[in-house]
Amino acid sequence: MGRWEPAAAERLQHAALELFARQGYERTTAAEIAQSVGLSERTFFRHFADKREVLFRGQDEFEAAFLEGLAAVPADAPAMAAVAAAVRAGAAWFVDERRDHSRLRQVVIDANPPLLERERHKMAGLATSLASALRERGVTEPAATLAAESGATVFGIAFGLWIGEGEQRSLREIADSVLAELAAVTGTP
Amino acid sequence: MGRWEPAAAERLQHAALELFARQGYERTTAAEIAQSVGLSERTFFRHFADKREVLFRGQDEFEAAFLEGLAAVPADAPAMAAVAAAVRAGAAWFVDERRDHSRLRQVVIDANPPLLERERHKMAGLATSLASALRERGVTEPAATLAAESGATVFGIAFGLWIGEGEQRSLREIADSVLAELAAVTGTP
DNA sequence: TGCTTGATGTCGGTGACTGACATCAACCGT
DNA sequence: ACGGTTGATGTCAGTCACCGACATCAAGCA
Repeated sequence: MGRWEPAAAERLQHAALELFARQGYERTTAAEIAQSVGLSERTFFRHFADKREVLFRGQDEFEAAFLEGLAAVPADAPAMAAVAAAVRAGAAWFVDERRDHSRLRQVVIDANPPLLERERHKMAGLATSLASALRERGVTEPAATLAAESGATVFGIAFGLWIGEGEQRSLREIADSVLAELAAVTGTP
Repeated sequence: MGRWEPAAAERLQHAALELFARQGYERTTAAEIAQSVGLSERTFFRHFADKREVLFRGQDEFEAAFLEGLAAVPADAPAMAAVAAAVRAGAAWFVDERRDHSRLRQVVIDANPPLLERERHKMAGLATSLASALRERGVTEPAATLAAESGATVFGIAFGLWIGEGEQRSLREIADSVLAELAAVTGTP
């Protein structure tokens, strides 16, 4: 095929996760990751804006699932119902085959503050996208942001449970139960 | 008094905000900030763990206001009522005299992705603290995290409105109205 | 056959951050 | 008053994240 091994970004991502898990995030240099797959440090930074980003490749894909889930809801549905559909669509993206990989990834992220910070940033970005999509559907502020942020929170909690040891339910099922709890908790002013 | 000018961290913070506002975050080096107040770059990093942190000094104070607000609520109050009290206490910390400073600070933060990322991280930390305090009050998961994150979201929205041009209400008043809207938006599953 | 393209390598530089060690005024006990 | 201690600071040298500029070269296309 090509002149180079294909899927450079993907190879870098896998190598990075393994190195981070084995010897720690701080003690792994970008140059080391790159060389472990036969590339130069400079090429690493052509694929990823910074060192943390290497663990967040594919995020857009899953954010797209969220937004498609939202788009599939009738335009006159209440904001929170639309968000719930988006959350369910996002949850469906994480099929059970991804669970082990997600677990390892989360262990690494949780152990490294810079990676945690980036993850929260991504979640916040997802909420921002959701809010923007809601506004295009005619939802006004601050309802759009409230609903969107709540959706992101619900997803985050459900994801954490899904990753947990011994959890058998699918992410989709867990998300549904957390959504129900949200209404119970915040519903009474 | 002392051998050195006092309040080094505070002087650094003010100088940093001014330099960031005037010439941009990226084009301002830590050494430049330090020298502008007669200190060395090394000393800058003794006061702040990293360059971004210089704009977030005092965060703990305001987080403490949140937690004190929560502690003042009777232990048998519903989770969301306790969170509402915490949000109001946090909001009360931002008296009107802080508004102009907050505005300038926010302009700088909003213009620089690394600062935005740090700010979200701080908000997430606040939510985590709140959730932890709720758990100590006997609130179970996932209700504790849902309530805490909702509180942080409400505060963030209210703060944004308070900063907005022409806004006359106090942060406290705005927070109350956003809290009411939260119940309306998320209350129906 | 020769031109263009795109992913990569090489090189040099800037700036964030750190560890080790030195400094020296203020303070404290005697 | 004196000597030891303390704590905020300076200096220096080093590592590593990240970037701009330029070179390379196989694949594809005219």
